[in-house]
Amino acid sequence: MTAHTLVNMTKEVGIDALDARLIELLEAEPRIGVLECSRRLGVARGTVQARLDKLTERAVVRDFGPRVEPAALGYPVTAFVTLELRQAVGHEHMAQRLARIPEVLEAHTVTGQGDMLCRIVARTNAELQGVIDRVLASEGVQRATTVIALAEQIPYRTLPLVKQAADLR
Amino acid sequence: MTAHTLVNMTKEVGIDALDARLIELLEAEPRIGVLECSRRLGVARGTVQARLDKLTERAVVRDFGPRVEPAALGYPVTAFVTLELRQAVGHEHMAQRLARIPEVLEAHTVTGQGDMLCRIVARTNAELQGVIDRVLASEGVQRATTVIALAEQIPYRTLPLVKQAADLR
DNA sequence: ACACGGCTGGGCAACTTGCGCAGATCTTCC
DNA sequence: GGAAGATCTGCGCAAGTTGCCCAGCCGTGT
Repeated sequence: MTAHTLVNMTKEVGIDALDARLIELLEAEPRIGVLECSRRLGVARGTVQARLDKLTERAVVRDFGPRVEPAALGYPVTAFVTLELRQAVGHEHMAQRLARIPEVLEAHTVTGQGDMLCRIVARTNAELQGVIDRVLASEGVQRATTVIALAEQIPYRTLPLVKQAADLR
Repeated sequence: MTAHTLVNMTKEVGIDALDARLIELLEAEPRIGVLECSRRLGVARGTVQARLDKLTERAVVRDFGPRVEPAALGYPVTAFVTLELRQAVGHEHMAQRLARIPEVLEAHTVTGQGDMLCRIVARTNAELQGVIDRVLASEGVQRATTVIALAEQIPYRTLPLVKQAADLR
């Protein structure tokens, strides 16, 4: 009991129901301000402000940046490319190379027979080939396997996770 | 108005340099308002307002929702799971099942020997197994291949793409 | 020459933010 | 039992911002 409390105090992790409701509200209507939030949630303004500060301090909420839709920018093709690297080439080095290609939106090192998995977008299937060629042009890529996303069945989301995390405490 | 004008009005695509600078600025400091943007960009307030409205109308910027960091919520394990489905099961149906699992953050239908690719998070590797079991419990999954993300070499980003899109016009 | 769309710069009322502060709970600790 | 500490509430105030309107300027295309 005491140890548990100590843990909670030193490294408070997780969120409560109010945090979750706040995140949900902001997710639904991002443009509303702190005051409006407090009204909708039925708590004082200062409380909302404090919760928001803590959530961002603890990096649960990274930021409120604009979410850009690549498709609307003219890049409707999404593909996931698995890269197998030559042993000699470090992952960091490869990541730096990939970072120079704007169409590479994301890259992870992964377990399995592949070494890296990246998300790539392109304007057309033909241009996708071009982008992949640019990736392959990087020294150190031994093999690349590409799967094209045909439909986005579940768009990226975190709300269900947030709610679950709130329930768990 | 001619056909050309009409096309421009109905389906204006692409962005210009000012749009890109605006997105970049908001990406860097999301909390600043329209007025502050106009000062930093050296344009009139109304211009910023108009640009922002158009960008959101055209869905280039979907919203300004809070970006939740699963790791900070207690879910530091990320995995990509490829699902092979039995023919009889529709993708839509499978997506609905997956949508009920909070740890499934994203799902796409894809080309290749797999049928669906999803992004899954978990609190530990052990729990990841549990989540995957829940996925497999869904009727219709014939086989699942999992790769675990060891490191996020390039975190999800769109800025380079935005800049490229602006240069292209 | 003219209409049109986009940008500017100004003004105004209404609202929101950031901040501080006192009081009310509630939990934890001694 | 009671004190310390954290959290939430409700209030007020000055300063800043928003939403909205308008008149004028300028380049493009008709």
